Amino acid sequence: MQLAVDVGENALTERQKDVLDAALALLVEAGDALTMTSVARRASCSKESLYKWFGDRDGLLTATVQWQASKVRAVPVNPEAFNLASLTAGLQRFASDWLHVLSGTISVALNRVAVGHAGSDKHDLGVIVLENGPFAMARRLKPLLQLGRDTGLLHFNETDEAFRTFFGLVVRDVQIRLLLGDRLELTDASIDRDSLRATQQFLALYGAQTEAAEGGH
Amino acid sequence: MQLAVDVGENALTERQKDVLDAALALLVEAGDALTMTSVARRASCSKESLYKWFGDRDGLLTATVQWQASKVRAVPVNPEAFNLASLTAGLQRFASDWLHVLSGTISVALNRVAVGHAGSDKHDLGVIVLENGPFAMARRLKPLLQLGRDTGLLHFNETDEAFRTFFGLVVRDVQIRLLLGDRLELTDASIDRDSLRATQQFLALYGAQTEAAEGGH
DNA sequence: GCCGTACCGTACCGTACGTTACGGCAGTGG
DNA sequence: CCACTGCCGTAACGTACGGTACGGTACGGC
Repeated sequence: MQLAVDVGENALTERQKDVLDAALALLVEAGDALTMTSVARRASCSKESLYKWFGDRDGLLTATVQWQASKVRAVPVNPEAFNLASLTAGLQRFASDWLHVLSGTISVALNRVAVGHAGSDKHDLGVIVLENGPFAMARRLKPLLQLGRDTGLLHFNETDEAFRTFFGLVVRDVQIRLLLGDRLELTDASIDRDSLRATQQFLALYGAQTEAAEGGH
Repeated sequence: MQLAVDVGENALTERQKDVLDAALALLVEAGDALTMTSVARRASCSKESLYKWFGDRDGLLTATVQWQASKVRAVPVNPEAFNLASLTAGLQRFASDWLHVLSGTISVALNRVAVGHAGSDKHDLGVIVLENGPFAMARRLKPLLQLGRDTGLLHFNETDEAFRTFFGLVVRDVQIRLLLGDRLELTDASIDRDSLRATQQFLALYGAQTEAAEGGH
């Protein structure tokens, strides 16, 4: 028995993690056209092992998505010396991180297969991606928003509404266009610019100061 | 020879339109698991005819997406007696229409298959949906935005930036959550509410009056 | 009446791929 | 040395489905 990662139920050996990384790479290259044979060949393992470890193709895909999700861990926000500057910086950093993840090839590939599978009977992948995508983003951001409200820097009634507005201002049409195959290059510079713009717009809508920076320029 | 619709290259007989409607229904039910045999059976036509008319499976899917796109025609905006009230009404009506289309089962199904196909070699469906989705929305909305700017009601430099902000405020996380299979019921009442909120937020960001309605409450 | 055209229904073919089975090999405990 | 286990590599099986072929029917033109 080798070392296993402590993901509760999902105890993965190092070998299995390597296999899942190979599956991830193939998912990026070939999308849902990924075959069990191709995974076995890429990972230099036998198909027998694939079926023993993951049950069937869906099990492999599910494990792959969960494995990727387990790699992206949230960086918590520290509420020390909280003021408008740190709130702004937090929002901006958050938007930047999110746009970077969103536009990455792995995120695009995983969202594509999850969206595809959500159409058939197997909703598992969709639920997992939903849980580790928008919902995880909400769970991470809401404490910051509530801290902003508690300190009087932000005004809103429903935290969820404020979050979803921020989501819209940050993501806009970027994700759907990427998923549909639009060539949309996001450079670090443009992501920085968009994060700043989204943050300023959000503060203009929900900030306590009406003299907040004009959004959109 | 039956009557043909005047779509330039794509001359479709009534029979073929019926077939495409059947394919559309199956696409909603089964998603990409749709088979040529199922389409033939549902439309009471022979597979031979399917291949004669549409070439192959991809051709059938492409024709189906285009057929749906041809059914959704834009309602132009009339720039008579243009003022803040009509601008607001136009934006709000636009947001409402868009949310209704977006949350419809057909739109969800088509976006799902297009996203799935964008991952493989066949980018056609993605391009078509992109063209008839976000891009068409932009083409329809931009004249209204520019009219607003010309009349001094709106302030922005890049029309595209203004459009994308409006897109984000309207769509938010709704589309990606629907595509991923989230049960998200949009009632007429909630759509009306969201359209109003998005419009007010947009005017708060880009409107000439700083005393515009506070967004988000 | 006869032919050509268009189409339906169905049977058929080829292949790709998920899944299973088997032979061989390395490492480990006794 | 020998059994056992875990795994690789590959071959084999079954099936679903894209694509094709063919017989049968209706209809319009001559």
